[in-house]
Amino acid sequence: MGKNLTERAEDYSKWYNELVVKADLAENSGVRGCMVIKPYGYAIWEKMQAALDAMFKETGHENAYFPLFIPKSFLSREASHVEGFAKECAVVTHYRLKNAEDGSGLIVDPEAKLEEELIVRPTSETIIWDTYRRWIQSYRDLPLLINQWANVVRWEMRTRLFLRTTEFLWQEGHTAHATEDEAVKEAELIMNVYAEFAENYMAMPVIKGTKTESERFAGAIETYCIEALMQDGKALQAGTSHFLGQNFAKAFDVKFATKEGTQEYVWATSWGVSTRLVGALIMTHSDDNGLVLPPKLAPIQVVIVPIYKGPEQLEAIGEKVNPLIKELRAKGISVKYDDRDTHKPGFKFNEYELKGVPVRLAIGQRDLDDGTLEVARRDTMEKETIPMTAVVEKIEFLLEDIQKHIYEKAATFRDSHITAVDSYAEFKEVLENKGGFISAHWDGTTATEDRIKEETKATIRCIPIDSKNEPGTCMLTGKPSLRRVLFAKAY
RNA sequence: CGGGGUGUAGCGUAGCCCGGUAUCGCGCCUGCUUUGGGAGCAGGAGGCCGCAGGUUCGAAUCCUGCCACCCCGACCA
Repeated sequence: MGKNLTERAEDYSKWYNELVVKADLAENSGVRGCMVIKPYGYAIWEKMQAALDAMFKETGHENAYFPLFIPKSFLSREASHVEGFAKECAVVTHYRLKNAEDGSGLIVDPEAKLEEELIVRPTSETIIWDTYRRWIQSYRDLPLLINQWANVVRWEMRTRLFLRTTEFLWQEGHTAHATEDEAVKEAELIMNVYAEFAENYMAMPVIKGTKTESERFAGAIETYCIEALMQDGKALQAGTSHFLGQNFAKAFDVKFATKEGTQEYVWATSWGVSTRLVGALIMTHSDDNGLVLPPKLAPIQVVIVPIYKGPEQLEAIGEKVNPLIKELRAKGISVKYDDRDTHKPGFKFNEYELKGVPVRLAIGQRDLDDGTLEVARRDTMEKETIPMTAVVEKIEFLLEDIQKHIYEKAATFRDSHITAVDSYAEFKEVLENKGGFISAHWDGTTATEDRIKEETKATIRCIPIDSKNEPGTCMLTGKPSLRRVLFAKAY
């Protein structure tokens, strides 16, 4: 790319966009704030979906699908939900177009106005809970553990490729439980599933925690979250899981008969992660040479580049390489053999580095003569020549080692960017010059949180689950505090 | 939606102040030579200069309106 992009932290989004575009993952579609996800970017999302879906199923969840359109009245049922979502929504008001009489093209047919407007779902709690009313009668119907893979639309004023697009892909889980305790446990379970996915698959360390009142999901009693740190020192909310109490059950009148024969409202959770995770993946591991993908999510795990003069040499290489490809694929490793004659090896090397392919093999006449191969790993860019006979074992080792190594690298970076401060002056200084998470005492009030946000742009990312009680005083007001919370500037 | 900026070939750009139908690089096409880190040479194709009006003999350039994108806010997975 020719520029030392990571040094321009202040210009990070440009770096990000440059990487995204150059790595051929996505582009702006021309539809306000929407993106076209290109095949390679979508392949990463598919890998994520597969892994998450398996984890949901292991924990007893099933997939279902609910409508894209939500009658406007549904959204007004749950009061605090209205507050959060009544605004930035796409609204369908008509159902037909017609030719303009002056021949200027298609116009909306004013005769075809809908009696009740339809909202393009910004999230599906309302339509799902309207459905659950009919699905739940008895404690025998509980728990109801459902997930949906879908697209949603939020008409945000500001959009950013992958991180905040007008339309985005996600999964949203919606569960119903007989008891409060069980629902809370579900919300916590999912937070843990998300954290495990982030760390084991994305190689992205996260901090588990709960949100403060002002950062909580509209309609939730408690919002659990995983927070990640990007390389520019900004935090990114990577996933949320909400304990919704009985708010939606009451709003949509979802009651069940208990064993004792009484009628009670069910307890709810909802949770989701989105294509934002693809952005998180890029921003956690990429370097100036392009993407660095964790082997578990890389659409191509191993690429083989032949180096040859003439078709005879290529054929000889092919004979050597084909059994190897077969063997690797039998082990579930995705391999691409790039024998295109239209590009030179150096070009291919750069291309796959940009795409973040974890392991690259190069093989030429020299190797055929010596019975060797060149193996290169993307994360460290190290190359070595090894005997052909050792290559399968080497690849298996590398795929595991790269996964581990990029996680450790990200964890080291993250851990070195959690700074404990005890004064507001120090807080501002660290925020300005170092970035990252700042661990500080806070008096627990929204007023203080708001003032800090206004003055510094930093928000409370979460109250970490594993933080220990540590009495102290609020850095801003000096009022007592029971424990430290994590602040950061966030995307 | 407020503030700032930018729209010129697939991508990145010069030209704009001071009007005379467009510069350069990458990419693309053809041929030859090349192939162990983004190939070289030669030739070639590709543009309603974001859109719509206006001023003018003449507009990429000046004026008006609109649209899109980027950045900063508010909003947010």
